[in-house]
Amino acid sequence: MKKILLLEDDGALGRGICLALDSGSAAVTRCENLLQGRQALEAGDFDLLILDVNLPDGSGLDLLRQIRRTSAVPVILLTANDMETDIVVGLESGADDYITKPFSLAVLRARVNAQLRRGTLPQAGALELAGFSFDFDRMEFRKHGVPVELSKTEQRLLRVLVENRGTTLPRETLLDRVWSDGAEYVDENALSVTVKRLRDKLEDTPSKPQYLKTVYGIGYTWAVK
Amino acid sequence: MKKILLLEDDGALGRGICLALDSGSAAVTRCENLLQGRQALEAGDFDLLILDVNLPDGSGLDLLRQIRRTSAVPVILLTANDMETDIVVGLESGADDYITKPFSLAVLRARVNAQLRRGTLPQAGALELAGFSFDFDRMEFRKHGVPVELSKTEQRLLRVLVENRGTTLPRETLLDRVWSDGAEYVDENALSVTVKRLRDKLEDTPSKPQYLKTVYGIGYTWAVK
DNA sequence: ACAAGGTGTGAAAATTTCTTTAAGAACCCG
DNA sequence: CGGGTTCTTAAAGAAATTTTCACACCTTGT
Repeated sequence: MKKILLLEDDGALGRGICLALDSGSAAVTRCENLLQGRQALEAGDFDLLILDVNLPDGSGLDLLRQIRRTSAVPVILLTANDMETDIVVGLESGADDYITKPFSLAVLRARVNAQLRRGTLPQAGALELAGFSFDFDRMEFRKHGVPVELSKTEQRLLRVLVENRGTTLPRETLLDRVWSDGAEYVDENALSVTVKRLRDKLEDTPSKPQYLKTVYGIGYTWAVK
Repeated sequence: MKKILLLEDDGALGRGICLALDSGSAAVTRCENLLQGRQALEAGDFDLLILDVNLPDGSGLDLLRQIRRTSAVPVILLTANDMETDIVVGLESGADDYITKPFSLAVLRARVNAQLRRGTLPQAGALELAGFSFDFDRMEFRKHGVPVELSKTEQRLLRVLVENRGTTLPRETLLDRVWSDGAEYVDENALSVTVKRLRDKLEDTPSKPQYLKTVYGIGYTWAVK
């Protein structure tokens, strides 16, 4: 479920966009000015921003530049200006796409999907990492060519870790992503235990892990070699 | 140096695009049909594809779908069709952007840059300072390229110091910001000790700090070099 | 119904980090 | 130069977090 933030002051257009995008796979949050937008950004973690350039309390470009200082979240600009220089300035301010009004909702939806798809594709096929071979489609995992049996939970955890290898994933994030199914409370220790089981199966010396490392006070990371 | 592959059969347009994009930061390889394109793709590793939909020996869309089975390389479609359905089909086939002819070369360049930027941005959160690289999002810290492990408190202190580098922060301010969680009293010396630990990890000669300097009677500062 | 493996729970042990203490060094100012 | 203040440093104890283990529950297939 992707989270989209829409900043659009025009009521009818805003509602139309919400309707066009809100679906089973995406949830749209709508704000009508920069102030609301900033608050929403601080509160939630969005997968995509759709930003009208002309807002009642300022320019969306300012917000864009501010965001780009700290985040790489995809941003689509929305505006009545189809002046060439406006487009260039918008894109160079850090936008990923630029749509000029009027536009068809079908095109908007397609461009939104294109941005959301970004970066999710490369997980096709087997993943070869120093000494390991992970194939999440076939559920086949090897360590130095030797097959290793992993349970479902272990696979989900390994997948999240490996797909984000090199970055530290907070315990909370891992609990969210790996135990996403039920809204039930899950003991935090379930994570620790699953980590241990993975280490026992994958690490040479489970008590001195080389790959699945713990980041004290934060979470875990899969170290890139 | 980014590598761009251009598939465009129109001679004049192709040359124009090459001129517009070929620069110090990007190298353009040009092909005039699908066959050449496939060969170029197998031979080289490209950072971006610009694909004309109408090519003499077939549709660029077919090539796009084929590429998308194994690769997430950014693709910009180029075409004379500005029919809404064409755009939607193109994007849903896996394109990241879609430009209809005629277009300005400045806009093309801006959209190309927007696509190339993606993937290089994620490390934009990193702060590069003389000899150091601090990435507070990924919690990755380097000294002359060598990773340094920092604890949570050390990270918080470093962040406050570095974000305000050049200015002297009173001890009281640092205690407030770094130990903001509990309203409890914290021994002032906790700060001194954390400073020492940071120095031990970051300074070349911890007893003679070059960066994390003491401002006697006031507090500490991160010296800009 | 039984066996086998997967999963979550709770509690103790181990580890890492933080705070406090205290002694000595460095600094500022008269 | 001397005295009071402020900072540095080491080490011990406290606190927080993670590891590890044993066991119970559940599902699945036999």
